[in-house]
Amino acid sequence: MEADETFREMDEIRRRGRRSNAPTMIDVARGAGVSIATVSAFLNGTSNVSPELTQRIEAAIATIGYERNAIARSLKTGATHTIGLTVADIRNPFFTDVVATIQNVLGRAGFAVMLCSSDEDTAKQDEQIKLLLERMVDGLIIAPAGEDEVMRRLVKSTRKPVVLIDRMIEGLGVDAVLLDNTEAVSEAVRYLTGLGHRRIGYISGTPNTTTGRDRLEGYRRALAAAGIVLDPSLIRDGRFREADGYRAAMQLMTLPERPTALFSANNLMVIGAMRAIRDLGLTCPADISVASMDDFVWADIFGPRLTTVAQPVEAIGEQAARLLLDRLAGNAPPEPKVLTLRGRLMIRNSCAPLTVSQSA
Amino acid sequence: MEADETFREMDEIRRRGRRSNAPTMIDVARGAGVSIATVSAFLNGTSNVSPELTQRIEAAIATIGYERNAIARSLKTGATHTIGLTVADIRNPFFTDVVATIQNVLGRAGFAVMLCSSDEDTAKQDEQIKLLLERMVDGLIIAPAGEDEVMRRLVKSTRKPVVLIDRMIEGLGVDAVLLDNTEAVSEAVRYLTGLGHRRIGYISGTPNTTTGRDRLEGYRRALAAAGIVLDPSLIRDGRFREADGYRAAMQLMTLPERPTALFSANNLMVIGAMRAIRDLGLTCPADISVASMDDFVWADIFGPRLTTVAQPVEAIGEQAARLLLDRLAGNAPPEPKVLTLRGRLMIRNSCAPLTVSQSA
DNA sequence: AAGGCTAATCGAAACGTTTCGCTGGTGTCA
DNA sequence: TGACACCAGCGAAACGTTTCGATTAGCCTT
Repeated sequence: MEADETFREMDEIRRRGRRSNAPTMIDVARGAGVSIATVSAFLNGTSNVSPELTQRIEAAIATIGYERNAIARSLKTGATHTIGLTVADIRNPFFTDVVATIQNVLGRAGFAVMLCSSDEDTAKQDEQIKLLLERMVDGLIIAPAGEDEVMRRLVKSTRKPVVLIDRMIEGLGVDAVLLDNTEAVSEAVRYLTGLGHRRIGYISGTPNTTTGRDRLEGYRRALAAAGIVLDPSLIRDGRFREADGYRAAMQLMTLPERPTALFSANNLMVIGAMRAIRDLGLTCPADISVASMDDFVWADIFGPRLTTVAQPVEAIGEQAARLLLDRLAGNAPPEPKVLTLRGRLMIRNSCAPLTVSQSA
Repeated sequence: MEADETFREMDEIRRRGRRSNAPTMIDVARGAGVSIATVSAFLNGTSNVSPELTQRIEAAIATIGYERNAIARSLKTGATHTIGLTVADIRNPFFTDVVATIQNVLGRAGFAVMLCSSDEDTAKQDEQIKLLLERMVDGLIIAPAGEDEVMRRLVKSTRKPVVLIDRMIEGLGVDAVLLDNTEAVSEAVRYLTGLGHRRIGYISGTPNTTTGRDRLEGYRRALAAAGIVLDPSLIRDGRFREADGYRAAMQLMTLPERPTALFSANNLMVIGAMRAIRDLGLTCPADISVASMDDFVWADIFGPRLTTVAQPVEAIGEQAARLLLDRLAGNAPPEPKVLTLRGRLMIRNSCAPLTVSQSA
């Protein structure tokens, strides 16, 4: 009976839980014989604390094993020192490279990063942005999966600084760091036309993104510059994903009059395309020339050594983080800043000049 | 004068800031003419709210544009619905694959993921674990960069559930999901000895990790099984990183009596190794056979098509997330659970039988 | 010697929620 | 017609910090 009652009582105490478990500043204050205001002042260096009390507080913290509760702190200060980051696809090495440098420069500035991957799904993306905002991140870096009304509303209504990377969304009035996609693709496709190719298949990215559209525009311009009329059947949507890239390449390569070259609007799709080419029993570049946006670390080592347009991944991450940090610090002009960087064509051996047998 | 004063006043109000900016539950309550307790009850479905009030609250929320402050909520409830995740290297596709599935299953269960990359640096890792704990994550998944006292203390003193992935740390008493590394490497190296190789260079991972040690043990066992005495000069530390893998391979391949095969203890290092082989003007597998831990999506498509041991990345992520979720739900037995999964040898064409010219 | 200044310390009111226990009104049963 | 249980709704006390203004005490001026 008695034991039973004791248990119930203990349970009651735990449930009501004055404290879940961890020691608080109050415990430290008590242990050091000072007020909690003084403990806080010491912890933050907000105001001078005498050597005497400093020592006592330090001792109390050590013996109790106190650790500051960042949640309570955030509630009070309104700052979480956390920034939210959503990328369209965390398995895409382009994004992980960018993420890694963002994390480094932000980390050095004392910010943690909360990372989400929307998997190229705008619904998921909306949910994640909402979630991050709800968690009171101090700022947001977004590599959009695409645009929709929900996200526009979300971004527009928040007062937190936002910076877009990789893909632009017009009319949001926020900072962005982008690539000159049109020129990047145009240069690569001009290289292809320069090799004599005239039927160039294009595996496009999501048309719901500026990268998708701008890159396609680069393709158009390069063809126009070479005086080639655009054949719509040579353009297939690969949705920036490996599996869809495979499908797109399959369709292109089984066309009655098949292309002699293929350009992929990103790295994931070109892997799918190469898989399709292999499955078809064809070889690159003998049967088909291939080039792509986005570089790989291994592109120079494994064959066929892919010709690609490398993006300045580190610069992108670095600039995005700096832009956000500037906004956070408040020392940035009100008008949005958009940075446009340039890609670099890496010519390797996956593209061959057009041969007579091919052009026949 | 008057304007001046008004400004000062506004400033004062803002500075003291009853509210930083966003509408709170108080505003909703006022707008709907109910108490904040009722708003909270409605929002959480904690208790019944009459249709009448429900409607008024919903209307108020919509017109005000209220969004719940998760920070305040967490402070009260002691739960953040966020789990911390640190991986040794975010650029390593093995980790991103695992992270992606962890994020998916955790996301489906209503948890956000706070992701950090320690870049194979234990000091950085300690800092990040501390940071995540400070931010009151509900649980922790760690792919350790290595072990040190700080992290042991941190993990042991927290009451939050922790699960280790990829690399084990003994004596922590936490859940873990691992690979049978010794067997995985042993199988691959046996394959090499089966092809007749006797001088097999080994590019090892950080000895500070169980993966590093267990994989090396697999190498030892396979040699022993083939009756080959281990030559220590054939083992070089590549620290699980591409650049160090390059260096290790360079050293091995410039040995007076150079190996006829190379095994790399992870994916990043094998890229470095292949780069070294290329820079040396050698070709794989004619001059040197190469095999590695960890598979690549593109391994089957680009040449030489690498022979690897594939890890069940999805299963690892899935199990880790489930383990954590079980602990969080409280329906897990007290003793730690450690799951050991098996790798799968993917034989491709980067390994050739030993030729007479090589063995000479 | 009195007044004023500075520096160190503290008390207490927030921050935006959740939740416990209480109230008052309604319906049910004896 | 009471007694009772029940339900919706509410007031107010937390959660663990930060921060503002007040209170000392010591010291320097004049």
